Parts: sequence; C-alpha cells; structure tokens
Amino acid sequence: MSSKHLFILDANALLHRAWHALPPLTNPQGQIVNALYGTLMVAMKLITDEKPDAFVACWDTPEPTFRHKAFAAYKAQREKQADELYAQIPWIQQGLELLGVSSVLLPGFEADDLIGTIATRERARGFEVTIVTSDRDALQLIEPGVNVLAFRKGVTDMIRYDEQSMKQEYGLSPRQWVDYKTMRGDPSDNIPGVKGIGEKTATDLLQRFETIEGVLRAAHDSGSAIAPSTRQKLLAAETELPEIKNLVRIVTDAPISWSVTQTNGVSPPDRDTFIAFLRTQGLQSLVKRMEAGSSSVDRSEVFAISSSKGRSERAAAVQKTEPLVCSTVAQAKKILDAITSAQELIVCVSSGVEGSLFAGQVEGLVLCTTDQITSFPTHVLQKNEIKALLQKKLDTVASLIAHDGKMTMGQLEKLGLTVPRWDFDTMLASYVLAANERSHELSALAFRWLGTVPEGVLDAVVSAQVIAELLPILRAKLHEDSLDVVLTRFELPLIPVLYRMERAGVRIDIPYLKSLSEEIHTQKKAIEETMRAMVGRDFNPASPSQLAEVLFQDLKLSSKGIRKGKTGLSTASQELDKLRGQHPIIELIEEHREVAKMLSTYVEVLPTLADKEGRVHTTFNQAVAATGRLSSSDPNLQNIPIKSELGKKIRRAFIASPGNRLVSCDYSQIELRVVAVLAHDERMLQAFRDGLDIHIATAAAMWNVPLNEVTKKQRTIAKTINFGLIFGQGPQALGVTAGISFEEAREFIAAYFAAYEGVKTYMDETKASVRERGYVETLFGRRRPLPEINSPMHVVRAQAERMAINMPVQGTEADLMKLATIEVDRGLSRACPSAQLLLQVHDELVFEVQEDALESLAKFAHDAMEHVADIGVPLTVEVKQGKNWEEMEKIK
DNA sequence: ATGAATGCCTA
DNA sequence: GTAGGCATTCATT
Repeated sequence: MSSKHLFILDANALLHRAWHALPPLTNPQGQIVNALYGTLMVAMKLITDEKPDAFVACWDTPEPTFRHKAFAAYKAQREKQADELYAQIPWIQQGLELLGVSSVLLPGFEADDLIGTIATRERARGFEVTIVTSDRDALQLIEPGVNVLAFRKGVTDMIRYDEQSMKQEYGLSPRQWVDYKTMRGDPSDNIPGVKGIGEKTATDLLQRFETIEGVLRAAHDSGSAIAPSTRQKLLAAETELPEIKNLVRIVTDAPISWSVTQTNGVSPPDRDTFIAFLRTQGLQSLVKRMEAGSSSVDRSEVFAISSSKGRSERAAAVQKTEPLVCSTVAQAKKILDAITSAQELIVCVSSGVEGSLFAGQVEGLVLCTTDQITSFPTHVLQKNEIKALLQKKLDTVASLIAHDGKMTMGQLEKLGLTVPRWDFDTMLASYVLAANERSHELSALAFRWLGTVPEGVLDAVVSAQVIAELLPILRAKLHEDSLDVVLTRFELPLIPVLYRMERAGVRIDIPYLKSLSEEIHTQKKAIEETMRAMVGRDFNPASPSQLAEVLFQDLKLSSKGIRKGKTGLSTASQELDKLRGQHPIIELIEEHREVAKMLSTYVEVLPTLADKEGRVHTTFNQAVAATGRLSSSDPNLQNIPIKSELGKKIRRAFIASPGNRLVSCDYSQIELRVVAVLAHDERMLQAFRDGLDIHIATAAAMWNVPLNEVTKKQRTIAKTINFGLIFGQGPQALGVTAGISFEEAREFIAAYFAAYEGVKTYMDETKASVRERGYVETLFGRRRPLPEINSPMHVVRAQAERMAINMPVQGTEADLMKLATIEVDRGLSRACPSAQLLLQVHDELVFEVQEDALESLAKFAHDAMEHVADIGVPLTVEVKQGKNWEEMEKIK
C-alpha cells in the first residue's frame, strides 16, 4: 500500500542558504566549508527523519539556459558570489554521493526544470515525491503525491506544502502559480510581470477569474469588475505576458535520463569513507554524529544524532515514550505521585500561538522526567487539588529545567504556580556557550546542537523533547569549556531576581507626562513654524532627504566637507555641527530633533504602557548582548534620557509611590577599574587604591607633573583617552573625539602607553590571544567567540580587534553587576524588607523603598555592592535618593 | 506590511 | 570607536 518515497533536493537553493546563513567555517586547509556542512547536515537530517527510499540532488549549471536566450534581462542583476562558495560544490556532490544521493545537472536547464521533470516522471511511475527547496516556484509542481518542503529562514525552519496548505497560505492552487508569477513578476529574477500589479492584486484577480486568460478576458470587457487602472495595466502588458509565462513555467520534459532504480536509491552509506571524507573537511560535529550511530542496517540508528558520549538514557527513553496527555484528576495524581523528588523535571508551558484565538493564553503545562513526558491541559490544572500537588512537586523536585526560565515563570504564574529557582536553562546555557550568536530560541538550538529541523512552531511537548535532547550536549559542552560556572554562578540565580524586577515595574507620573507632552508639543510647533518662515515653504524636518534639500538647495548652504550617505548628503548631527553658524536654522533643526525624539520615544509612549497602578514593566533580556550585559526592551528603561535639560524633565517622570523613595546605587569608574585589574597595571591600580581622581592621575602620569599641577585641559584629554581605550579607539578616532589633530592624538596615545605600560602590554596580548584562541573572556571566564578575527578583510578584522579589547572590560563589569544584583536581592528581604529592586542600568541599581527604611537600604546596598568581589582594586559605590529619578540627593 | 537607511537615547 | 533599543522615512515585500 505505501508507495516508495523519492526526495528531490534543490541543491543550489540549499547551497546558497547555507552559505548565507552559516558562519564561514573552515576545514584544516583553511578553506570555507559552511555550505558543505549545511547541505550535508540537512541531507543527513532528511535521511534520518524522513527515511526516503530514493534521493536525488538537482543542480544549476553556469551555462545560460533557454530562459536567458529568450529573455536577455533574465537574472542579469544577480551578483556573482564568492569563489569560496563555488569551490564547495564538488565537495558537496562528493559528500552527497557517499550518502547515496546522486547529483543531476544539465547545461541549458535550471535545477527547477530537472526537479520538475523527475518529479512528474517518477510520480507517474507511482512514487511519492517530496521536493526540498527554498524557491516558491516549485509550488507549481504540487499535485496529489507531490509535495514541497520549503525553507523559511536560514536552513533551520522548514514548512511542508501540499495543495491544501498552499491554498491556505497563498490562496492559490498549484496550477495558478505560473499565472500568479507571470502577473506579479519576480524582482530577484528580473522578471517584470505586469507593472503596478503586486502580490495582493495578482492573488485577487486569480481568485476571481481562475486563470490569466480569464483575467485578460475580463480586462477586455469594460463592464467587468476590474478596476479601470488595473485594466489598463493588464492590457498594456498583454503582449508580453506569454513570453513571461514561458520563463516562469518549470519544464517537465527536460532531456535527462535519471530515474529511480535499484542501485541509485539511497543505499546504506559507505560509513567509513564518508567519515573519512568528513574528517578531511574538518566537519567534526558530523563525524561525531556518524560515529555515535551503530553500523546496524537501521538507517535511523546510523544517523542518530548524538553528543560525543552518545545520546543520554533520558533522551532516548523520552523519544520512545509517547507523551501522556492526562485528562482526569485521578490520572494526574497518579502521574504526579510517580515523579520522585530526586528527579530532574523539565517544565514547558504552551501558550496560544501569536495571532490565534488563544494568543497569550496558557493552554497547558508539560512536565518531562527521565522516562515520561506528560501534558496537563489547563482544565485539569484548574482543580485546586492538582495545583497543590503540582506546586509541591515543583517545590521539592531536585532539579528544575526550562528553556527561558524567566518567561516560564510568568506562564506558570498565570496557572497559579511558582518555582523557587531554575537549575538549568537551555537558552542561557546556549548564550553562555555562544554569546556571539544572534538567536538562542529553542528551534535555533535544535539546529545548532542537534542538527534537527523542527517543523513550524514548537509545541510544549516537542519543546520538552528538544530540551531533553539538548541537556546532555549542552552540559558536556559547558564543562568542556569551563563555562558551567558562568551559568550557575551568574545567569541562573539572576533569573528569579530579574523576574521580580520586571513584575514590580517602575511608577511613572502620568499627569505630569501629559502636561509635559503638551508643553513639548507647543515647543515643537513653534520651531516648525519658525523654520517654515526661514525656508519659505513647508517641509518635513524629520525626513533626511527633505532636510538635505532644504539645506543645500533652498538655503544654498555649502555642502563642502559634508559626508555622503548611501542616499544623499548626510544630515547627522555631527555633519550639522559643521554648518553651525552658517545659518540659524541649524540650531532649530537640532532642537526640533531633540524635541521630536523625546516626544515620540518617551513622553507619548510611556503613559500608554503603564498598568492600573501607573507602573511600567520592562523586559530584561538575558541572552542578547554579546558581552554579557543585560538589555532592556518593551520599553527600554536603560536609555531613559538624563543628559539634556529636556532629558532631565523626562527622567523626573519616574517616581516613587507616596511614602516611598527611589534609591540609586552606581559603581563609579567601574570600567577603568576593571581595565587596571585585567591589565595588571600597577600604576593605574595604585591610583585607584589611593582613591585618586583617575583622569587627573592619568594626566599627571602622561605629562609627568604633580597631581596638583594638572590643568583642566590635560585632564580632559586624559579622560578622553581613558574612555577611548575601552572602545579600542585609535589615533584617528581620538583626534575626532578630542578635537585634536591626528599627529597630536598619536603623541598623546604614546604618552598614555608610556604611563600605563601594563595597559599597553595587555592590549597587545589580548589581540594576540584572540587570534590564537578565537575568543576573549572576562575576569570570571565568560566568553565571547570572535571568529571574524581571522577574516581576510581588514575592516572586519579591525572591528573584531576592537570588540576583543572591549568585551573583557564591558563583560567583567557586567559580571560584577550580575553578582551584585544577585547578592543584593538575596540579602534584601532580611536587611530591608520594604525595599524592592526595580532596575539595573549597567553600572547602576535602582530600588524603591519606604522612607523610614531609606538609611538601612542605603547602607546595606552600598556595602553589598562594594564587597561583591575582591578583584584587587576597591569598588566604590555612590548612593543617591529622591522622590523621582532625576532630582536625587547623594547620601553615601 | 516589511526592511533598509538614518538618526539618537543610554552605559 | 564598545554594547544595546527604538522611532521615522522611504522604498519595496
């Protein structure tokens, strides 16, 4: 009954996907092999999961095709990719061959045509066909027995289309795809289509008139229901449409002979040869995967994906066990009884998918132990008895595990459940292991560490399974890189603290913001009016292009020395600065920008985000910043203005509740203290130990004068270099920031390094070490991989070098701050029960506390922060208090 | 509607 | 010249 299954891979599509999506991994010979890796991994994955009976890969050839001959502009704008990409093609073909996947190509035809031909032919012979591609054009080939597996983003996310799901997503049938593309065109292939008709219109027309012929017939009929403008567009393009249609239609009778036979189906791979091949290409992770599998005939075993020690008992067991959906109270009790307190418990909460009827609502809880995965739907959880039992389990179980524990805590809270802590978090583990990676969401981890490509949105059951599989791998990797301590000492204990900070929120003064909004609005209007009068016409000062036009055409200001952006002359404030004095409008523009920014980013938004108590709740992102810092979003409360007068007014809107005060504790000069420590620079260390003003001390050392003879100017220069140092700044940049010449800047830097020899040595050593090891680390061992450090491109390398200089400094500061946050929070309930941590702003902690407990909080937080770690230099903390976040008085 | 380009707020 | 988040405009998914 079950027909044999043929997989056809669009090898070119995957090649390009992998090339762009993956970092430039290199083999021992230094050649880039990312596309090779990506393609083989996906192929292996497909073989494991889908168990095709036959598998073929189709390729483009560099020769022009009949499409190029028919249509000169076809793909004419396509950029040629780097040679490093094309060099990988023969290796990929070789690797695929060893996996039993043959390659098919034919000059004059594109991969699509070969796919179309093979799919149609083999379908007719009774095979079930799956086309694997990223190109939506293959959708036209769908029919009963032929479906398409399409990449969405990267190579991690795939979606399967059959006739029904295609209809659902695009509102079109496979037969309509050619007509759709003909009308809509395709900019990526340089296919024009009907000018002025896009996705929406093309779909609409085809839904109404079925085919392009039907659409054209209707267009000729002036009484038809097509809008006049659309009719005109269609008729204007009518003569060219047949030609375009021929370009878009995939050929299904290309002259190729490949077909499924006994010998070219997927054969059990020549394991040893394949492994040897992977070795020579430096693809260790694929080798591991192959070696972990037994040599049994069962393909799923051969390709079993695994950590170096083999898949853990848990993962294997959980995979084999069907998830249990518990529907009755009695069943729930029985299951919960069976979970012993000694066990590890993975906790996942499923919530409705974004945009669905259940968006944001919790649908159920999934618990996963070593041998059983159980789903508790919401209706079962509603029974208080079960909730109590579950809570008890969460309180007593040995180890609690989640992916994104902080978010899980929020979901659990909606179910009336709490957890005291998290013992492992796969999101944070991934972040600690690979802080340079963009995404640490579960599907990304599945791809990165398991090589699996889960389909669609992960539900809680699948998530729990993936977490179970990731656990042993991440643990081993953390141990191998000595990063477990970063996870357990810094990240995991921070989760509940951040959770409570987010939940507490900060109170804002809404009436004040409303009146401030009106005030600023009036100011903005006045500025706009004055500018309009100056120019003599209306324009939008927020539009860079209009502004440039006004400045350099209407007002005829000199554009000499003004930098050009991609779209025209720059109007950045730095460039505007050069025009100052030429025209009074410059100051108005600056003022307008500030006012508009404050209004749109803060004053008008914050009140809309407040809850009933007038408090706004940020989200602290713990797995975003490559240096180890936190970030804040929705809203970002780490960038509330403070510098300008207007900024100060906005900060005044952050207030304490009546009877309370805000307390702010910040580390002074923490980054430079860290520099002194990392560099072991005796002179700088001593300056801090002596409690000196570090910029004065620096100037004194640079110019070799007594401390009390340092001039204001010298201190300013020293200060600029001190900060520039942290960013890996060179003389060029220093010249700009300090407003001095390149030559002067070089001399000052020389004097600086002569004064701080340790710093000089440290910087050189850091650069050498990152080149050698490929990563940098903080004082506490937190890492940032910097693969770009060995890039052949100078700009990229130089950038990586600056990152390498900056990360240990910024990261060590972040480490210290995380420790302080954890420590302070830990002791707070005892030392000062009325106090609540609200915000962390990189070197500052903000609390709210009852007025009567102000002193005890100040003392406790001050001392806890200063003694958070002994790094060989004193850490000093300044404490301020006030009724709002701006008007604060120093108290320690 | 989505994304690049600009621009600007913080430490 | 490090690390972030986010608003607006403008061109095109």
